[in-house]
Amino acid sequence: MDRVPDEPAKQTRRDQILAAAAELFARHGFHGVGIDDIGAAVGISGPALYRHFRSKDAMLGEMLTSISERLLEGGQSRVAASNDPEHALRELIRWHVDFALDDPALITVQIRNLANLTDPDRRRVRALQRRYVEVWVETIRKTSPEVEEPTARAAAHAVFGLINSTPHSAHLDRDQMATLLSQMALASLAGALP
Amino acid sequence: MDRVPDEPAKQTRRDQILAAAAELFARHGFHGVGIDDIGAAVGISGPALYRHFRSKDAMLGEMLTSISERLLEGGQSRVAASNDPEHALRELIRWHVDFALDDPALITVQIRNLANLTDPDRRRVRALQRRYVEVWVETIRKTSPEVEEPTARAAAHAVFGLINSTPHSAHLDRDQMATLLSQMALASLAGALP
DNA sequence: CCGTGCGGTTAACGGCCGTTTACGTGCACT
DNA sequence: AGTGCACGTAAACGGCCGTTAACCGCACGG
Repeated sequence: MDRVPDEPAKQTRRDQILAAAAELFARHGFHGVGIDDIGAAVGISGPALYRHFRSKDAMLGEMLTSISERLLEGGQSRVAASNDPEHALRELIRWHVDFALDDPALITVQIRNLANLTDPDRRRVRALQRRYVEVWVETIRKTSPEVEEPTARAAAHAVFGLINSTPHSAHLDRDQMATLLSQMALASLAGALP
Repeated sequence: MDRVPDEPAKQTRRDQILAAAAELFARHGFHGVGIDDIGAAVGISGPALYRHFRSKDAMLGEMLTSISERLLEGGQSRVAASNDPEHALRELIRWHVDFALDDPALITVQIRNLANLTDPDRRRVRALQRRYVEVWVETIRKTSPEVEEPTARAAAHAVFGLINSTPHSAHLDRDQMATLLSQMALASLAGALP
């Protein structure tokens, strides 16, 4: 069978494990999932995971830092590609909505399992999250310059909460959900900030 | 010292334990808190808790059912006391905002630790939550009758997410936060639903 | 006084679960 | 062909932690 040489199967196994673990962590919580459960989810069993990860904590750490990095980088690039702040804000909203709808498990894990991280991992993740929030805060303040920074920050967190609610509902199909959440997010900012 | 006879100290101990446990569960997660930690938080140590609760699971169960009951009952009574749907919706928002601001730990625990409940407890809590959501859905659909029920339900979940974001920010003082969240919640509904 | 029971203590048990160890197997590369 | 590494397995270890046991003091109604 034809193989693509520049995309080794090596990466695939790690990612497969991370994806399965994310799903399980989201559903049962970090401590509610055993190493054997994760192994079983990818067809290998138990301690075989230690060929790919140093520890269970390392799996969570890698998972959360990669989410945070993807969120931050995506947000930054959308803002950079926009001319006016209003457009940038719409793009940020769309970006976050798409992310939450496409990877609900990752969103859930990131929200619920920060406390289970190792101290250095938690510091790293929090730093990335802070920078992501700052991207939002700056954009919000450019669209409404008279709003104070703490208010903008609180508003940003509120919008995150709104968009991240997606894993708990999911009654609509993807596109309807995307436009609903985007509209609500935009309206909550436009309607509540002076 | 003068004691009030109709408010026995007996209830106080249980409630004191539940409050301390809620704080700890919110910060470290259910499994991240030991029975000894909870005891230490109220000045007694370890297994003494079993004089007041059947098990650690029972503590979480009682905590979550009582939150859900309070939320539901408060929501129902606000709606019942309102004449027009617009007023009812504003009251619902205010009620939920006040609850989230006054008991951030309880909100956090309810969101994060549903998975740690015993099966019968989880059924009970979910049933209460469903009824609470229905109160919101009905009110939303009375204010905008042309919106479909699944859309209203998704919008309600989104607003919960928005308001429940409070424990993660808290940069503003209570009153500013309350008006900000209320305005954002109202705007997200008014601005996004036809 | 005196038992009774409530609320507390410390010590021990027992299971779950992350991690380590020792061991196999097959593909890749001289 | 043979060497070695990548990847798996099964079994044993070890600690943490919820729960139980055994024991104790003190308030309080007869």
